[in-house]
Amino acid sequence: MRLPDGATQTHPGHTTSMDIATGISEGLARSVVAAEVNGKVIDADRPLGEVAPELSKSADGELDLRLLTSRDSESLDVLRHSAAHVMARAVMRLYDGVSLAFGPTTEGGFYYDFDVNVPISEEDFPKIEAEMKKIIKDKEPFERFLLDRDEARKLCDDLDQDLKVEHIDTGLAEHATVSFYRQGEFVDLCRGPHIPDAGKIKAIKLMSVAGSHWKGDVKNRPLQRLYGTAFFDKKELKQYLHQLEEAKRRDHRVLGRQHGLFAINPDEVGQGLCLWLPKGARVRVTLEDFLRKELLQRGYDPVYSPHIGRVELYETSGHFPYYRDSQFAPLFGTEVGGLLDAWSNRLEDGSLDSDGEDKLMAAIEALGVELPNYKLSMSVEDKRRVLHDWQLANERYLLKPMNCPHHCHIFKAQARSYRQLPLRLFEFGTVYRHEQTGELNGMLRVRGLTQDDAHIFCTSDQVEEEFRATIELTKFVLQSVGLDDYRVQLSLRDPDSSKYVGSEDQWDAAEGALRGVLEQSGMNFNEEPGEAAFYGPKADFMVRDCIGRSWQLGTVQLDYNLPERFKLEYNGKDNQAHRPVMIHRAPFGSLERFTGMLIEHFAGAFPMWLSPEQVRVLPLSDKSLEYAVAVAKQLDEAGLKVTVDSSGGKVQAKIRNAQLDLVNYMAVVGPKEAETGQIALRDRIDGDLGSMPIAQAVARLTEEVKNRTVRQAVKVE
RNA sequence: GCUGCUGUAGCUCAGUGGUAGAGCACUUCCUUGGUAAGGAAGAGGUCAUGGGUUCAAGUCCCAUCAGCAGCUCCA
Repeated sequence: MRLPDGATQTHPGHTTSMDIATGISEGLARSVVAAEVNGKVIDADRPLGEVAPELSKSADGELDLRLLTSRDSESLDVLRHSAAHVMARAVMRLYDGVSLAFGPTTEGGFYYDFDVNVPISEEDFPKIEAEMKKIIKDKEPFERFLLDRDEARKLCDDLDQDLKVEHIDTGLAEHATVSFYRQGEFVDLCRGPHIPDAGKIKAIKLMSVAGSHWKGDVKNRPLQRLYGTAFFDKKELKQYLHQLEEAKRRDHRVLGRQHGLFAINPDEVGQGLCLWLPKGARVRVTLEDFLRKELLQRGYDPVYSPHIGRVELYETSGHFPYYRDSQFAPLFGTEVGGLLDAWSNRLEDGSLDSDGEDKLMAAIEALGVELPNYKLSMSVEDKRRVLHDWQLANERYLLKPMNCPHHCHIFKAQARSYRQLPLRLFEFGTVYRHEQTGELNGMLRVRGLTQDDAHIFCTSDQVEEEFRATIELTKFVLQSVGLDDYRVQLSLRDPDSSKYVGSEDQWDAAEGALRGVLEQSGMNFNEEPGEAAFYGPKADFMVRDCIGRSWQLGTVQLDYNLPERFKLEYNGKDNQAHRPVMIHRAPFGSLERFTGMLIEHFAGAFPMWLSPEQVRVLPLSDKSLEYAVAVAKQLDEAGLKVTVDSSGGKVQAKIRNAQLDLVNYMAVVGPKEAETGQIALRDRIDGDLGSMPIAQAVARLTEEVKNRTVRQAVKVE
């Protein structure tokens, strides 16, 4: 065995990690939660000789042992998995006829799926938690044992655990032996690892209950899923709950309504359709202006394209009908169009009988359309072709789900020479996607969204440089809004799959170039083999906000597919036609999502440069209103977003309202200021700054805007 | 789309089968003030929608729609 400090020890095969810990000190042994051997986390009380054959070998054949305590990040998962068992045990004690499904850990805790006859509600949580605490107090150990398949099957059958039996028969069909863990009367089929005994769990809480399905498939039997979380320390649980509260307090849907940023009216406007109210729109305009200016400086060409396009456009791109489920239904030039569309779909899924077919024939005839080539005796394929031919001849449009097909045609609209490459076309393009109802979420997931979309058409040789420039741009954008904690996820192809478009050489070169750029940039990035889209590798920016939540924002994607499908060509140095490579990129992602994220990140308190209301002038009384309006005019002329509070209340109330509205600065003006041409500036964060000449205040405020200063301090009671 | 929970004034929410409520916001009036809430009056409702049970339904039942949480999906 080799320990992290490099010391080596020799032990017989039955020695456990716990034995080694005891050998070092009693205190260490008490705090050991699990062990990591050659990178694999195992139970602390498993004999190392038994584990060794399952492990990957280290270079020199030694076993590298790390004893894990509550301080190691791997330990929390082990703890929570054990807590899931404790919860399952408690539920089985309290309810009859419980079938156990799976109980994994999640990012914030764990869950366990049960099949129970009675509905479990949050009101039942206290008694389940009480039972869990009893189990924890008993400090019983988790004991691992192995059974071969037949024995395991019989054990689960005896325990009336039919879901486990099914899992042994299907999911674990390849395994000759399977492991179980026993804790008192509770036995569960489980891969482990677990903590030595339940006493290590110092803090638990049940969080919620939700429905789920066996193996996540809606066709399977419904289950009840209990979510919980567990920690080594009550303080950590408290902290975690505080973070959840903090996230709730920052909910952009609540803040968006409170501060008049955006509105969604599902009943009268439509689900997932975001209305940008004036204040929210101001934030968006600032973001758009900022990015547009950057793009123009960085060699991009602005373009515009309409919101709809012929269905054939998306048939060429491959988006239709492949993604039909997440697109709005096509728009038809005639009433018959919709009928034929439904007809074709029913032919495809086989739900059209000859009776229905006759009725459809009669219906279109009544509408004055004839399909002389349509014969009842034809194959389904031929019938659909006839219908499709009719549709081709008659216009069908799609609300655009993506901008790229339009941009491909902008590329094609003119003859292209290698001298024009790279060609960078950008547009704040609004697209429509019929997201599933359950996915819609405020501004973060909507059905109509505007991408800060651009497509770069370039040669393979230019990919590396374009990628570098795009990464630089995205870094600059994130830094400008005060987001500096992020990493890049590089999605590469699965070497064992053949689903990919483009040659192997192209992929090798592109992946190498992307990796090289990321390495040179010194950025934090990780590679995800097999995660690439079929059409090319991609790099996604994963950004952490100020309370530690991770967001996927900007993206850069290489595409070998669309240039092929649209037969894009440029004339090379050799006077031959060549196919360009296409790069999709969006530093914001979508304006909706990005703004929603910013609202949460700043808890609604935007930094000066993004703020929809930078200054509010507060007249002491009506007597100073005239001066207040004059001050506002000067600030407005200096380019500041300014309003005047002309309500009748006292200045204290006006200040309170401005603070609650998260206005960056207040300018209090009374007779004294009017006389001397000054304003009394008050900072949202630091409070009263005293009186100063207007010019001085303007200089100070415009400087803060120009520098895009992000002052993180956010005080909201 | 699936499972569970929810739907009452612009917002946040009370409401026991028997006359529809509060706070904030809004309107008007009084107040004219110096760094986080001055006072008074008023207006505002098909209790999500459609059925059912009942002498009587915001309240109980069913369906639909929508929201929330989670699951599944995400070019």
